[in-house]
Amino acid sequence: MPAKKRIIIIGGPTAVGKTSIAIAVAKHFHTEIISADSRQCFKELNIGVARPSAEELSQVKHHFIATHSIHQKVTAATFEQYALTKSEEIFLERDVLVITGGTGLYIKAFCEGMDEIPEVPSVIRQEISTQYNQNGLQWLQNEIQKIDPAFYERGEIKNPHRLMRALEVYKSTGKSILSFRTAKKAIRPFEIVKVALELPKEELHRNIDKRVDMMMQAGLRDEVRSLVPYQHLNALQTVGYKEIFDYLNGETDLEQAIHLIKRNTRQYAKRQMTWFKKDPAYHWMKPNETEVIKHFGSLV
RNA sequence: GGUACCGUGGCCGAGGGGCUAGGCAGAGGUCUGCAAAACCUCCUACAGCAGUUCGAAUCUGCUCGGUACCU
Repeated sequence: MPAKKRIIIIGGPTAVGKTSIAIAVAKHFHTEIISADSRQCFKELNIGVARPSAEELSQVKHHFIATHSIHQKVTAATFEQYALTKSEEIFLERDVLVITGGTGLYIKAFCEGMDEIPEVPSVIRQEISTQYNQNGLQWLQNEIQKIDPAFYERGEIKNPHRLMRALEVYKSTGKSILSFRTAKKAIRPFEIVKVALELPKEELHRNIDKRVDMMMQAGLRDEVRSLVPYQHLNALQTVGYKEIFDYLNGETDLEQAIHLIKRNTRQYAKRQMTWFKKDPAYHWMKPNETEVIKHFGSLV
């Protein structure tokens, strides 16, 4: 009987040191890495999303890094499919696989699956977003209240994204989005072990500041400049890009932009912590290679 | 030295005798299809001292601090 297949998940906030730990762990188990990062998957984004260096990428095979374009639609479901397919492939030859990244929702989609909701035609999506831009939140709320009162009752009715999703699902299927939510966790044909990396807040903040300065030295400004024509794409609503766009558009000076990148990255890291803390399956550790390897090794 | 104006929470900023503006930052949180996004909750201040008043951050005086102009 073949050994039980195992997925090692390494989560944690940005700048905590996931990349190097994941590489060390993957090397130790002679396996590969799937990145669970909603921004590093774009080939056009490099410096600003702290993509692993060419040197790092050469040490261990990585997946979902620079595999997509900012012009494509990439969602949690995209990642789920991608990672499921990849892991099957990798498990043909390996017993262990490392997934690391800071996008909690993507990791959750992979581990627990997402309910099947039919694809929404882009015409419907566009129509809704146009209407929302013209008529505002009030309009969205009214529509939902009319069409899907059950969702209205329990939903976050001040969050336009949630409302638009509920509305587009209703308009394209004629059914409430709630009727698709089974809340059933997918059964995966492998074991999942989760570790989350953490550092004292002051230290994490120092890492963030240092890393932003390094990004600037590495030429972030030029990277962002080349993306100016696409600044409205969703993929570019990203810390490190938004702020430099503002600078390039003459709305702030460079010093201020850098300051804001640091601040917004701290806020982002905080939200990531909130997400990971919620899942009790995570075992929290310091980003120390030998400790983390020992932890996973002891689970065999 | 004189005259005038100003002093509101970590920062910005509105108000102006009784009704806790608001924003940012910060803290905590939400989350099944844009998630590095979006959204929610919390954070009761009016420079100091005296006075007027039933009641002062709001009015008066003094003190301190700042700004502008005059000498």
